[in-house]
Amino acid sequence: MTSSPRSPGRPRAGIDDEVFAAALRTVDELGYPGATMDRIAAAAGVAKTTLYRRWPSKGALITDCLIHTFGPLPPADDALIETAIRWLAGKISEPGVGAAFAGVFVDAYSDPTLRELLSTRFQAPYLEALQAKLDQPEAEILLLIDVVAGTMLHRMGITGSPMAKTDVTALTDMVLGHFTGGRRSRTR
Amino acid sequence: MTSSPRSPGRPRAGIDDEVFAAALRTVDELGYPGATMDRIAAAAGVAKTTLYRRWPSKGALITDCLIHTFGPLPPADDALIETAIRWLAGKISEPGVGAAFAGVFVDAYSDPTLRELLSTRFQAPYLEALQAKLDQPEAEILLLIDVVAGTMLHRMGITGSPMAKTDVTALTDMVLGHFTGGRRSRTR
DNA sequence: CAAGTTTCGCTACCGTTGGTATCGATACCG
DNA sequence: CGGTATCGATACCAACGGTAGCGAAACTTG
Repeated sequence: MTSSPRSPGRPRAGIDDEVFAAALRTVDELGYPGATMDRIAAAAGVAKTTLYRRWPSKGALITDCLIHTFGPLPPADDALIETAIRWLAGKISEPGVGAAFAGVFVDAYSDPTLRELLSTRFQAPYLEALQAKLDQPEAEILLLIDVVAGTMLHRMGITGSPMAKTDVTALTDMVLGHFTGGRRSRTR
Repeated sequence: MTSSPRSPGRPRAGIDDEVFAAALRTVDELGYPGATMDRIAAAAGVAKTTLYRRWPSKGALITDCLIHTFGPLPPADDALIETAIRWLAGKISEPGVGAAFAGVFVDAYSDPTLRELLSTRFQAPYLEALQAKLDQPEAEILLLIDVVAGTMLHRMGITGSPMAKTDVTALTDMVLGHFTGGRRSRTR
């Protein structure tokens, strides 16, 4: 009684994966503004109205897409911060991901609803995971996230392409220097 | 003969200051997407066609507005990086500036023309100024800019309000730790 | 003063986009 | 079978960035 096994009516078709893939493909080809809801729908072989039946806005769709694409933080026994930074850099480099990330971020800049979604559904899990494993106050973890994500997005916005490995290393170095009390963690 | 003292025809009215102020006011009130060219024109007491006669696009107008608002890097005899970071944090906190900054940045994400403008006219002068005073390779200066601006914009995008002083201090600490070889510059 | 030239404000207009409404058809439950 | 909810399709709307064309205004030059 706690959960009805199924509700009446036609069941929803399992199209989420297809839609997410189509969204990333379209964003990669045409950029975030060019990735129209019409075009995403067409690329996914789905009607636009179906998209709006499931996601309240384009931003919400892309946010869901990002959540699905990024998935959980990879496990790291030892060098958590290094691992997380390189993981994020790798994800952002995947086709469409960086542009989608930046685009939804910009949308959220002036849409409180979307900002809430982005903060609660996308960022919060990573915040909690980091907080659980890193013995640091919340403010420091939030700064860590701002620095890492902000830097990569800024770089991609200015240059149009993701960060080079060298710079990712430098960024890692800089962050680690702060979080390990000024000592370098190791020369790798 | 090198320069004609004045060309024939009706001279352009000196409305730039008024337009920039109106743009920031409007962005502050309604956000970047809400700051329509119609509304900016109305707020400045100017026709929309006049705006398009001077700036080729909304992004170009806002970019010019930012250049005008930020002005040159403040002089700093000693603690250049600290001064620059706090100066940037202060500017971004001014009403409308942060949102305008982020908005034009997002536009540039998918508009190569605007990206070029932003990179050449807005970022380049600061890059050169920093490079002249800081004995660092260009890649490091670029990273510095990405980290500082990216972090502040990311924070503002997620929370909706500019960075608190405490966090600016922490960010400064982190950046300085990297640029002074791991040593803190001083306890302030 | 009269041309000539450029900018002004104004209105009207266009294409695109996010998002909505409505429809018959379809797929499930009881 | 009836009820219900989703599907695709079409049509539609308001808003926005940007453009075209106009007569009026403000200059420079003759």
